[in-house]
Amino acid sequence: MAYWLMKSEPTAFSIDDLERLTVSGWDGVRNYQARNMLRDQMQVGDLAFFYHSNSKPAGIVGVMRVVKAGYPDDTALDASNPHYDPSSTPDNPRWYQVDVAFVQKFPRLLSLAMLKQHVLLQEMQVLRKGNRLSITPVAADEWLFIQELVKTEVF
DNA sequence: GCCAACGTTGGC
DNA sequence: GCCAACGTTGGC
Repeated sequence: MAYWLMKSEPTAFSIDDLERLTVSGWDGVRNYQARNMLRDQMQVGDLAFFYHSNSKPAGIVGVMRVVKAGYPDDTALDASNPHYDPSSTPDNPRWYQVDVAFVQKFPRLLSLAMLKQHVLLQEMQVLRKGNRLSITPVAADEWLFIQELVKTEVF
């Protein structure tokens, strides 16, 4: 089982939206590195932090679980969808998605600035300068450390 | 709103 | 295959 961090702009899709829906497709990803993780690596049972990007402040807001492994993202085939990509076809889908289920919303957001203060999280991909990847792997020790932070509520 | 960082496109 | 130009992301 693996751990991930997945970004979404809360104005587009937030942790509250996921809580309300219980389960949702994680579609609209249009980056090849992220696509490869969706298609090849993410498995049912994997856990992921839900990260609110482009928000004030940006940070981790909860946890979700992968409930369906990678399959073609049909929003790429829909000309009326903002994520439409004419170069993707049913026979040769270019983009992939997974389905995720709501697990937990944290009592408070763990801000990017707060996370950066912890030595143990220095190597986290999402904290690196210039990082733009919307899906990144999270190491087991990073995952556990952040879960402890949530429990202590000293953030 | 600014802009640094990064990914993609396309001419050559 | 190179790389300049362009578009997007996302923190601040």
